[in-house]
Amino acid sequence: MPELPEVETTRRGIEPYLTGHTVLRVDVRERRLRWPIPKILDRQLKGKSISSVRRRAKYLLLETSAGTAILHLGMSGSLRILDAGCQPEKHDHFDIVMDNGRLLRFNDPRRFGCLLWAKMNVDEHPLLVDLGPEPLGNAFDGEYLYQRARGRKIAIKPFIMDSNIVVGIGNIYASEALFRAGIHPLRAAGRVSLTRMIALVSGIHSVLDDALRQGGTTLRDFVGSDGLPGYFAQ
DNA sequence: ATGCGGACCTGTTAGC
DNA sequence: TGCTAACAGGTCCGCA
Repeated sequence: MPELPEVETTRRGIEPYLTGHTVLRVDVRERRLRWPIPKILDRQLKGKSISSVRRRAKYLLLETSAGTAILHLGMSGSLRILDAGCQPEKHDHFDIVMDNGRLLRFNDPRRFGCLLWAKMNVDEHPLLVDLGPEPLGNAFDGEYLYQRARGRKIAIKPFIMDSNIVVGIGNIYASEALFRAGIHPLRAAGRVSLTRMIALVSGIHSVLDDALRQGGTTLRDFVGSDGLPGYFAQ
C-alpha cells in the first residue's frame, strides 16, 4: 500500500532524527521479513553515524561510512520516530535506537518489507542496479515511455508497474494514472501512441503530486506515540 | 528476452 | 450473528 509519495513523505519525516546522529544499537524482535534481516546488519550499524537518508524507488537508504541499510515498507509497513524506551506493540519488528533519545520503529503486519545491508556502493546492489528512472525525474517522459514500449505486447498497466521501466508505480496509482490519461489498462504497451504516452506521464505526475501534497501536510504526525501517522489517517 | 503465475503474509471483506 | 474462504497488494523469482 505504501506508494512512492508515502515513502518520500516517510523519508522526509524521519530524516531530521537520523541524519548526523549515531546508532546506539538495533533491536530486532522478528527477523523473518521478506528476507531475513542479516545478523551482520546489527553489528555493522551499531556505533555508526548516519550521513544521509536517501530514497531510490520505494527503497529507503540509511547511509553510513561503512555501508548502507536498505529498507523497504512492503505493502503494510510503516516507520515512526518514537522516544527511546517506548514499549513495542504487535508487529513492531525492529527498532534502530539513536543517540538522541529517539528510535526508528518498523511496524509491518504482513512482513513484506525488508531490512538489508549493503557494504558499499548501494546503487550497485542487485535490488537497485536494474531499476528504471524515477517517475518525477527528468529522464522520465512520454518519449522515453514510447521508445521502451516498442515491440512490447504486455498490457500497458503491468508495463508501467515494471520497475525496470519506471519505478514507484503501484497497482492503485497505475490504474488512476491510466484513467486520467484515458487509456485502457489492457491495451498492449506497444500500441499506445506517443501522444497518449505523453498524456500518461502527465497522469502519473498529477497522481503523484496530489499524493505528495497530502502527505506533506501531515508530516508532523510522524513523531509521537499516540494515534496513526497522518498519512495513513488520510 | 519476454510474459506470466507463484510465493511471501495477515487483516479485512465477502459470502454462506 | 458467526464462521470460513477469498482477497488485497509490492516485488522478486522461477518457469515456459
